[in-house]
Amino acid sequence: MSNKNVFLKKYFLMTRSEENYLKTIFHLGGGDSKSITTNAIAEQMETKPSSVTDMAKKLSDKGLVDYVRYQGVSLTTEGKKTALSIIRKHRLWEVFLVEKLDFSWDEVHEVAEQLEHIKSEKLVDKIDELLNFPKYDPHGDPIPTKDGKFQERDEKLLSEMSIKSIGICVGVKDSSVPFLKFLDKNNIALGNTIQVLDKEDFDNSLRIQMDGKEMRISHQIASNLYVKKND
Amino acid sequence: MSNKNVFLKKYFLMTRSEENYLKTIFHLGGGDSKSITTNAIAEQMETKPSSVTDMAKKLSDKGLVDYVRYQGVSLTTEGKKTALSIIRKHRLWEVFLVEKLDFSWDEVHEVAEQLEHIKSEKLVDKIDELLNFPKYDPHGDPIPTKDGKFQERDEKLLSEMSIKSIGICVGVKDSSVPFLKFLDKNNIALGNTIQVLDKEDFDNSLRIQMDGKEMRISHQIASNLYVKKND
DNA sequence: AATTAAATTTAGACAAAGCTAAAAATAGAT
DNA sequence: ATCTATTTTTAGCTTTGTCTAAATTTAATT
Ligand SMILES: [Mn+2]
Ligand SMILES: [Mn+2]
Ligand SMILES: [Mn+2]
Ligand SMILES: [Mn+2]
Repeated sequence: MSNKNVFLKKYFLMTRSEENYLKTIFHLGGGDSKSITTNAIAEQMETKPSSVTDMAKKLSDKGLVDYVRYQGVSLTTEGKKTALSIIRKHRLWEVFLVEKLDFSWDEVHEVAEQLEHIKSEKLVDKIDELLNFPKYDPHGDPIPTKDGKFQERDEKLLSEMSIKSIGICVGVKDSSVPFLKFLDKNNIALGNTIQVLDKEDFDNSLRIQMDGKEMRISHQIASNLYVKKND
Repeated sequence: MSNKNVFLKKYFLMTRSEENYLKTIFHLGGGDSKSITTNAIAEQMETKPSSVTDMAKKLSDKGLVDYVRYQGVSLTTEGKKTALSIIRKHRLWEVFLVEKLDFSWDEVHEVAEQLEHIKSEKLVDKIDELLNFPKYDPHGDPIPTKDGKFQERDEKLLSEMSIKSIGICVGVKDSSVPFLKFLDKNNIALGNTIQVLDKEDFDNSLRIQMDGKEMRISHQIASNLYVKKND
């Protein structure tokens, strides 16, 4: 096989399933050369550990993961690069759906799961350009650049903010449909200014002021909202 | 299996391969209850007749084609509806790529082949709306409506136009990359006004006037350009 | 009507991606 | 250090979609 075909193999002949495994391994922390267990991957992907083992071998053969029997997998440099390019596509498509097609933030993930597998570098780049090179997706997750770098941000969980401190709501940790719908219903949106007024010791709930209005928020909610502290 | 799941099966559980077969059968004329042969489908899809036979059985079981052994297949009403919805998506995505992302008309087909399989009714409808409900794709092919109707148009091949008659170039019959690039190079584009000045008996070439400029065009070219006659 | 060429189907195999059940390895608890 | 409980892998089977080679049917020609 020629050198060019090795290139083609890696970049164009990745199956949808292989791409999904790489993405999951990355999300479970396998990008930092941490070993991710078969079971953890299986649980996350709602599949069986035996299936994960098979795929681990396949990805290892392709040089995308380091796999040690009974120990787990971690991404190689190539694997991490591939995972990041899929995550980049996923998040760009989510922005596109919200910004250009008026999808709500709880509708985009499912469609992006499909769109992230479309193979066309030009398409991604043009979508990126059309959206004016966004840095974050609709859930506040950073969009990797073409060369796989993240925009870092000084954010912390609302539940970890000190009393009286003020910040801007910049992301959600849990981006499940029910949580997102709950936030909509309570007018909690990214970009809103939040001040912690008071903490209730009993149940760790917070009294906050958001865009002028005062409200009470459970610990459950507060520990799933990212806030950027004002300078 | 519940009634609802039967619905789901037909509309959401179509595989990419099944969709491609339906589309091909439609393009070969199987939408007009004409029987399409195994060989014709195999040739068009660059696959083997035996593979087509297998798929014919599967699609027949699903009620999407009528299949008679040794005779060929034709689309059922359901099959035609499904084929048209995929063709609709394909052509809408092509318009999107050209209109919104500055793709050229020879770059869009390959990407649309992938995008046409994305499953989200809302996505198609929103793209349609974003594009202002286009009637034709970048190659002049009509875009089926949501309920599977085509916009008819009184068009004929340039090669069949009578001398002196005037029309507007509205479509290409051959939409291969080389032909489209040739047209670009010679400034022949959809929307241009064309008058047939003269026909050469020897090789059936035409002398035409296009947007003011005079040029000579081979029969090969003229028989792959659709023209709408002025009223 | 019989023969032959071409088209089509069948049979059997393979790769990808999944599953279940059984075997093997690891890690935790005595 | 040994024994379990848990995790992980292996072996073997399934489905989808493809292929090749062999068998069968149809269609064309004498
Ligand atoms: Mn998502
Ligand atoms: Mn997201
Ligand atoms: Mn096309
Ligand atoms: Mn087209």
